Amino acid sequence: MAEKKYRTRQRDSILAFFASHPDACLSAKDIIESPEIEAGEATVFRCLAHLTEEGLIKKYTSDEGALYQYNRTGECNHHFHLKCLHCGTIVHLDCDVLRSVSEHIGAHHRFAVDVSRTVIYGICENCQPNRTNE
Amino acid sequence: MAEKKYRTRQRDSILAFFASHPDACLSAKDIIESPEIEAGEATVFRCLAHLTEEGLIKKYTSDEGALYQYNRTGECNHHFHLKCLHCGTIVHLDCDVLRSVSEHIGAHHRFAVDVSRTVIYGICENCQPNRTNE
DNA sequence: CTAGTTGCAAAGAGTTTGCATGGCG
DNA sequence: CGCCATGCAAACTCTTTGCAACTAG
Repeated sequence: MAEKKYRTRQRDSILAFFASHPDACLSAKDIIESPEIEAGEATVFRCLAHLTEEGLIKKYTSDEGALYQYNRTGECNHHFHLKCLHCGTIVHLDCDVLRSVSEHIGAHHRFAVDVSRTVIYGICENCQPNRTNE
Repeated sequence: MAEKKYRTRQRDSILAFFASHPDACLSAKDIIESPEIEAGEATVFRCLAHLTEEGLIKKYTSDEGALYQYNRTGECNHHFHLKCLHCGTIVHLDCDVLRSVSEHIGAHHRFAVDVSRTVIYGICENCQPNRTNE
């Protein structure tokens, strides 16, 4: 797992791109089509896999394909994320009640929750009143 | 949305297949390759989309593609599901503490949780002691 | 110099769509 | 009979892989 890693222009620019959009969920396509990044698509996929493995970014799986998000100093590993099924926004839920949930599940249901991999789906505040549809 | 729907042999057999595996998470491939079901792959995808739309089955999104699960009398719409990242088992979490979680998120964070679409990831009881690896 | 990385193009998986035929109601 | 469903194959999207050239350390 801890293989030697080289520092290349492509890798740096992809990481920088994530760093400049810390809250965004980016698809591989977003990266590939971004004008700031010059890298072949195979390289992008390979870099995303590496960065995910190293924990610098996180990978989510959605209907349209994988999404990647910057993992700033690991802080997002400690709270849940909500994703709006309507507009796609990610809400960071830094809340004690929710934090106790993983403890409860661990203690009472013997299941070690991986908060960083979990996304809770629903409809966000903005989309609730005028819930037109998809 | 509520278009007229015909009852066909293919549709019935797919639904019957789900009914006979109420807890299984099935991929489109599982259905297509199942010897009990005679239907072209396009038909399977179309039926799965219809059934999901009608609420008879639920759709999850995983790394390898979409997974579908039988939605018996809607009872699974009221509790969370845990999925083991190691062995893939789905655990149904019918628990009051967890039920209050969605209420909490709705009341305090103004986010209408869709329990039926949410899967909490982690490591299940069986995979925790001998957590070899992926 | 060595080993990891890149880029292109081809290959693959999963899913969708076009169109003529078939079947439910 | 009208309309939805089916089947087949082609099309598409997202992702992976092979391989030769390249580059960081």
